[in-house]
Amino acid sequence: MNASILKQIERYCDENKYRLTRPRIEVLKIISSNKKPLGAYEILDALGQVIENPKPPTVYRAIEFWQTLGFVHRIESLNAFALCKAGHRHKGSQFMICDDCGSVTETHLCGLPDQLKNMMTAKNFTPAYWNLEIHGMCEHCASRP
Amino acid sequence: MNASILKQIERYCDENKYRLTRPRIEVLKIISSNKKPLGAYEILDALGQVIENPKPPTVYRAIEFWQTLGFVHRIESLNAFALCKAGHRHKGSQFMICDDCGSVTETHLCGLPDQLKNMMTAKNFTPAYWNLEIHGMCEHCASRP
DNA sequence: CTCAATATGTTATAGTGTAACGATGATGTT
DNA sequence: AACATCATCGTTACACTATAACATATTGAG
Repeated sequence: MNASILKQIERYCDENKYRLTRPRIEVLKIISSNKKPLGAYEILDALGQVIENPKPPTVYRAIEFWQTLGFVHRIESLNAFALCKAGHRHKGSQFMICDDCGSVTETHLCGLPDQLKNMMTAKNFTPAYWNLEIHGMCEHCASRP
Repeated sequence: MNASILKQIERYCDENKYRLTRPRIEVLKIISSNKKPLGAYEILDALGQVIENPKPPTVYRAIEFWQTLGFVHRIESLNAFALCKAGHRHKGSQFMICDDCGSVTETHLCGLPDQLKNMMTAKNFTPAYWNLEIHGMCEHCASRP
C-alpha cells in the first residue's frame, strides 16, 4: 500500500545520489509497513528478522538519514517514528494523535498559520522548522460505545 | 523575578487543597529560577543542594504534579521542563526555541488557529491538548555578527 | 485515635539514544 | 588496475531519560 511511496523515495535517492544501503532500505520498509509510529527498539526488533543481530546505532543512523531527507518524522511525544506520506519536503509537521487507539495522522499545512506567523514576526523570531502534536480522540474512537 | 508567579501558584494550591510538600516546592523553585528549560537530571542535581541525596522519582513525581496542574510544561524536543508563565490553565502550548542560544519563549494563543481547527473538524478529530515547538533563531542571535 | 488516602524514600531496572573506533565498501583519479 | 579518499557500517560500551515496585511516613476525615 505504501509501495508507490517507496518507489518514489527510491527514485529520489537515485537521482540525488543518496546511497540506498541495506539497513536504510530495511528500516524504511519497516517504518512504512506499519500504520502506527514505531519506537526505535521496535524497529530494531523488526530489523533483527531481516538482518543478522543489528545494534541500536544501525537503526538510529538509518532513521537519521531518512529524517534528514524528510521522509521520516519523529513524533516527539511518543518517541516514535513514522513515514512521511507527503511527496515533498516540508519544514513543519502536524500530527493528530488519538490517545485511545494510538493512531497517528499527519496533516500537511505547508506553512505556519497566519496567527502564528504574525507572532513570530512580532517577536522577530525566524522559524526554521516546527512540529505540532495534537492529542485527542479520533473519529473512530469517538463513535464507539 | 518569578516571585509573583510562585506566590500565585502557592495560593492556587492552598485554595484548591493541593499539598505543597517540600520536594514539590523545591523543584518548582529550581525550574522557576532558570531562564532555560532544565532536564530532569539537571533538576535532580540542583535539588541535591537543598535536599539530602534525592533520587530520580522524587524529581519526576514533582514534575508530574506541576505538569498536571499546568504550571510546568515539558519541551518534548529538548527533554526539558519549563515554568508556565501564564496565570491560567491552557490546553495548548507554543514554544519558540532558539537553536543558537537555547533560549525558549512560550507564547499563549489559548486556542488552535482557525486553519488547524478547521482541519480537526474536517477529520472529526477531537483535540484534547497540543504542543507546538518551533525551532529557529531568536531576535538576539539573528542580530549578531 | 484510627482508618484510608496521599505522598515520600529507596532500590532496582526499563527504555531511549550516542560516542568512539576499526573495518568495509563506494567513488574518482591516476 | 592500483590507490587515495570519503561515506557507511559493525561493534562495544556507555550516557541519558524515565518508571515499576514496595516499604515508610504524613495528612485529613470521621
